[in-house]
Amino acid sequence: MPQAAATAADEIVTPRQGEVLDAVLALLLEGRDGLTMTAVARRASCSKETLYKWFGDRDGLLTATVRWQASKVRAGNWDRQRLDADALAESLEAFAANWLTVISSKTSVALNRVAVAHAASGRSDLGRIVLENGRFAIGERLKPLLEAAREAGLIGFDDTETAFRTFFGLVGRDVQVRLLLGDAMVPSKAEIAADAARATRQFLTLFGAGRSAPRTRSN
Amino acid sequence: MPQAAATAADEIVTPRQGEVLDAVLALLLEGRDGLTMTAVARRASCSKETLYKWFGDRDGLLTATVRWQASKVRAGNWDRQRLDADALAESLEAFAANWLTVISSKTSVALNRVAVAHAASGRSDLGRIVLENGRFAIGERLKPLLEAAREAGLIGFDDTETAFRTFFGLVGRDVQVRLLLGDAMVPSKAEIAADAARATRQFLTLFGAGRSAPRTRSN
DNA sequence: CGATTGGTGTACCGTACGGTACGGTTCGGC
DNA sequence: GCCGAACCGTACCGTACGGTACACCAATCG
Repeated sequence: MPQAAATAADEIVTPRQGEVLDAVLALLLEGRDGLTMTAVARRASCSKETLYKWFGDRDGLLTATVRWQASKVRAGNWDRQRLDADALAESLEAFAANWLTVISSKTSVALNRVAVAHAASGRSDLGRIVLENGRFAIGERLKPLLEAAREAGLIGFDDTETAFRTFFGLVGRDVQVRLLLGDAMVPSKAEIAADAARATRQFLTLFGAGRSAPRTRSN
Repeated sequence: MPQAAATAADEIVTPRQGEVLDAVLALLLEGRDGLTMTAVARRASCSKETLYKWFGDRDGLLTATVRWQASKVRAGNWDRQRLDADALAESLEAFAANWLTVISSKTSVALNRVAVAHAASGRSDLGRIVLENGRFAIGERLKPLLEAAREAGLIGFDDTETAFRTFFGLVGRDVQVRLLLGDAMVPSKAEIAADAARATRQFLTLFGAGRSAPRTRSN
């Protein structure tokens, strides 16, 4: 057994380990790729030996960090009761705004960059883990809403996944790629709200049943 | 003058230099981050000293490679004459299909990954260059079409940029991020064609003037 | 033919970083 | 008060890689 450390899914993170992972996050969004094991150890006031004991190796530490961050941002479920057109639009907007806020956060950008770099070098599942806790997680959380709305006759579509992906595209557009590539286009709270509203309007225009939302023009 | 090599925008690439840059590309989409200066030199059958003489340093080589690749894929301008609804849809579909083909190519993915990793470590403009030759370049090439279509009364919008970004979102959706993160979801030619058609339909539904395209359902 | 230029191949240097070893300290249990 | 476990700090090792120096070769030009 080389290292059966914190790479499994069932591990529990002790408070002290949480501190270490927070140090990784801090170091990470400090940018400048100063993310060396030595730097982490110093920042977290722990020894490298402990790092290796707890997390196995550098990849293990990164993986644990991604999971740690993911465990902190579970958010954005919807109400469940009384789903009318207004409640649907509201929920969609909330989802969109939440998603935009997450992907434009420095933490998300930094973590995604690490995962992308990791995916480039082939080994390990960091990319998959980020995907599962990001893109796919929000998909799974949004789909019930979409399907409930379809049950309620508010929107129409054949394939939930396809509908979701359209919504995803309308919300995110070019934001994530631009941020990953270093474009400093972090949207303000107001812009996020406006974009969430626009994306929702457009989505309802495309998929709305019955009285279609007023044809949206431009933004 | 430390190195006035191939980092400027006005440099011309000699055939031999092109061979070297092709070697970089080959090595790049071979993945496994084997992209070391020594590997490039060996692959291109040239000396490291020549590499440094021509491209300054590793970043210069990468930058030149990105530009080199960009210079090879300029594509997808539109017809210009007789713009009716059908021609517009056709042009939009062509743009979309071309764009999807590009971003799902192994080369694009590899190059974008390098640029993202680069953007993470702060220094240098690799990310900006990729952005300019990708996302922004296609924007500038599509906008004239959108505006001509507006002149012709075929579609309506206030802000060209916003309209383009919506189209961009409808076309790309989650594809690029998923590919960057290692998701093996490379679309087939048929899927690309279908997605381009869908995105175009949806875009025209949202922005089309006059006889709106038939309300699209699902894909 | 000799000299200059521009390139190849290889050996080399410095350093940064992942990973390990180890001495010293704190702390809980007996 | 002693023992062992856990952990900190630091020194250390090996290696990979960016960058440089140098010996050698081929071609071009006078």
